[in-house]
Amino acid sequence: MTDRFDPAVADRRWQKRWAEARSFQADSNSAKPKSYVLEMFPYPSGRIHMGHVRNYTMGDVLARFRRMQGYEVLHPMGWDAFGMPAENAAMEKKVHPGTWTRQNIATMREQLQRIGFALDWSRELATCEPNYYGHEQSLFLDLMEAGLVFRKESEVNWDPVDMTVLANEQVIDGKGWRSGAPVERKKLSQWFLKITDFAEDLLEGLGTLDQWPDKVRLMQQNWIGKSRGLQFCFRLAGTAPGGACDIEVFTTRPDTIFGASFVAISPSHPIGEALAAERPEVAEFIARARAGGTSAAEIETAEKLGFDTGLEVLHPLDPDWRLPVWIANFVLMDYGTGALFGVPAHDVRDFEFAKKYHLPIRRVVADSPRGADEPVVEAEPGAGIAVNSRFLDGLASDQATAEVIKRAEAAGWGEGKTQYRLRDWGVSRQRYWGTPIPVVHCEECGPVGVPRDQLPVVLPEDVSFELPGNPLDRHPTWTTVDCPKCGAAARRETDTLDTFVDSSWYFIRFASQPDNRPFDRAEAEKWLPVGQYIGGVEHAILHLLYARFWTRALERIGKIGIKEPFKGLFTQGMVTHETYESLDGRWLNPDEVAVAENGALVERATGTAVRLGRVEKMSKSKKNTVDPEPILDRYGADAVRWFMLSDSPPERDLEWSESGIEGAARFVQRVWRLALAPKGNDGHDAALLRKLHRAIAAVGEAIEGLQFNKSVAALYELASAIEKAKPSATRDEAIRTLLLLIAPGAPHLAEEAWAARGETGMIADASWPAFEPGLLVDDEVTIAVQINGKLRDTMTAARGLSREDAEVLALALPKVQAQLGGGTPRKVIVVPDRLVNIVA
RNA sequence: GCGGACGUGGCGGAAUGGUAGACGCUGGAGACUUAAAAUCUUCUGCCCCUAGAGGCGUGCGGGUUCGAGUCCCGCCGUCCGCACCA
Repeated sequence: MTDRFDPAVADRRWQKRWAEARSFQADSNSAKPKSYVLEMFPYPSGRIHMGHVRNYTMGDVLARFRRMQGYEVLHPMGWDAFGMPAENAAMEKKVHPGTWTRQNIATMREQLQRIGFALDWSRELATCEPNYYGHEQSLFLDLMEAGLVFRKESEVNWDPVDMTVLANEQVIDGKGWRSGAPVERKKLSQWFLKITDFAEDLLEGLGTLDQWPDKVRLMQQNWIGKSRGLQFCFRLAGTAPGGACDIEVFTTRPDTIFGASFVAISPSHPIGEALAAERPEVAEFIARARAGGTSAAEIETAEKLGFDTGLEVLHPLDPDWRLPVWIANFVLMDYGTGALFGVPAHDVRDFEFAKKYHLPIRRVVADSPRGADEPVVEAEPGAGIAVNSRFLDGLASDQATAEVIKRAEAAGWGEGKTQYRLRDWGVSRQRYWGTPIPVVHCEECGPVGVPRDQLPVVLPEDVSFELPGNPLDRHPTWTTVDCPKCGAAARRETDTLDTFVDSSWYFIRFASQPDNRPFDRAEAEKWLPVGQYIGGVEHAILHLLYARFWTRALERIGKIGIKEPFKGLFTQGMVTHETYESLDGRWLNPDEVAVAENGALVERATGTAVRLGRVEKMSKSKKNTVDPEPILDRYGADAVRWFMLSDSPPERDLEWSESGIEGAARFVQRVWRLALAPKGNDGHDAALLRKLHRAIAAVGEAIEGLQFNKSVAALYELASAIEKAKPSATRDEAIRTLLLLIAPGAPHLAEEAWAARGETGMIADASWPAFEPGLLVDDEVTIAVQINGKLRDTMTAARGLSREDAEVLALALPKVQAQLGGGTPRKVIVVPDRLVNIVA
């Protein structure tokens, strides 16, 4: 035993002991209450970064805390192992994606183990292995049989040089991020999941997620984007009444129907395309309208373009009123019906369009019935009173809306409808490194699901990346199969699944992993839903929405009895660091920067000045990352863990700093010195005992609320109270309890100290201490004395002092007398044991 | 444009409407030491030649209250999400 805690020895020792004892293996058959703690599993990009360390430390503290509280805890880890970086590495480094990925997993697993996380490694999984994605294929077939999978033509970003599909983020200034070639829009037949079937349910379910951040719920709500309105038909002028619907539109503002001055259709609308076939000038306009990217920035600056088709439609409420039909670039084909009617006076976008093309702007909503003739200087999208609207005049906007819908439904030209912004989930990726979609295309039978007994459809590993495009497409044998239905020669589907599919059910597979099926329902339901899910807010929408959808889909087909996969969600902040920039604009690594004698920052190599940049999220491009590994070497796992928990509230960003990690390391040594204090003292220390019990309560409450910075502060207070206390039996007990309280955060230190103090068993198996409620308060209290709400003095008194006595004591204080100057107070307010406020 | 969050010392941050600044970092002074590291003690919001039984202080301006960092109204600023969604 030395007077310094040596993490280099202790960390390994206890990691080995926990592994040997299988301390963190979750027993599905345990009689204890269950607790499922999960952090978002990592993409195996190469090495663990500080963001992982922070995320997993938080989850680990909670998992260890729950275990000490007597729960059977499931705290697993795995790898979100499919995805593009592996293919990029394959092309750049000539290494197979599988090799690259599996090496990264091995490295990162070892790194995680060095930090001493209480993980059940027996349940580890990687989504790139057939024993995971094979089960995913079977679930895909289940959804297909249930009618939740369909094929649709859809536009993609196509890189003509790399011959590959690009995600929106890979299109930069309209060019492929790798090839630099202008990106084309190309229509491909792709696989979709019917998430829109669940739009209403996903929206309603948000109401039950009271342990989710409001922010995330709101983001999902906006993403689903429900709106109520009227869907109705315009008939083209010159066609017979009662015929088919010519142009169908959707509007959330039926009350403005008399303000319509044009109808606009999307460049992709069938009517436009039909016209284009006959009139070259239409085709030319459509081509121009479609050019330009789909990114937000481009759309923002895009000028509104319109083309008057010369066609006219009849106003549904006045057959003598004709509206021109325009093709407009701002009308989206995949929202609503791909067509709308424009009301320039009350829609910003329609206003801009009408100004440009000199279309009528007619006020139909005003603040009051008298405002009918007020000029419209800018779009007024708000609600009000209907004007210039015939039978609607005088009605409030919502009444007018209801009236128009009523009439439309009665007359049969339209109906009230709910629209969602949410689109169906396109899961096809023309990529190699992903789960093969288990389908065979047969000329006779169409797309046919691969029979269950032929699963998994294993991704072939004998592929090359020498040529551009998806290597699966040119595989000599893999694509050639017989149709499972008719036996004729057929071709295997070469699209793979979006990796978000892999992460949509991994938490179920963690809970139950039989060999012959994706999961056992009864076993999975013992653990699910996940009690606490922790991850970055960047997954607030897509991953969390897809997982909620997938769980609901499984529920609908009877595979599982829950709809919501994650009961509690916590989104932690990022780990940030200062950035450094050389005078010629290069980003510098922190270790390339030194502090000169005059205190200025200089570049180590050249001695030239360095500019201190903003504090930003650690990223390779800004070169402000700090690799956890050397830090672990230097300070040990517990100091790193402790720093991740202290300083910032978990939901906010944490700035990495040298002084911060050193402070944490100092605390580790402080606790160790306390642990070395001789035991077996006599005597009682009532004040310390109260502080101890207050700390037990405060730390427990803070961890429960995931406020780790507060639990750290409470432990610092306790440690310094113990340091200041004289030896006593109480102090011995306080030291023992301190070890229990730090055990979730600094487990190696806690174990080492536990053993050093001669305690039996591992602290990992110990129980969380209880506190005595009666000991949480002091006998003596400090009472604030205010005059007119301003603090003037304080006084010490026994707890439970009566109102009357408090008032008398306060009025007798010299400072109070001086302030009052002999006058009588008008009123005295007493909050027992807290304060006396004298109103003069 | 729409939606949301947040503004507290030199810094990160604490504060059921009741003593603002817990705890940590940084910095000052001191102790121990031949010296350094480590450790310990102590001070550390601002103002004032009046150092006090003093004044001012939680982005700014109002309001409610005996009492406001906290509640209400209006601004300003920063950050985040969505974005031609009919």
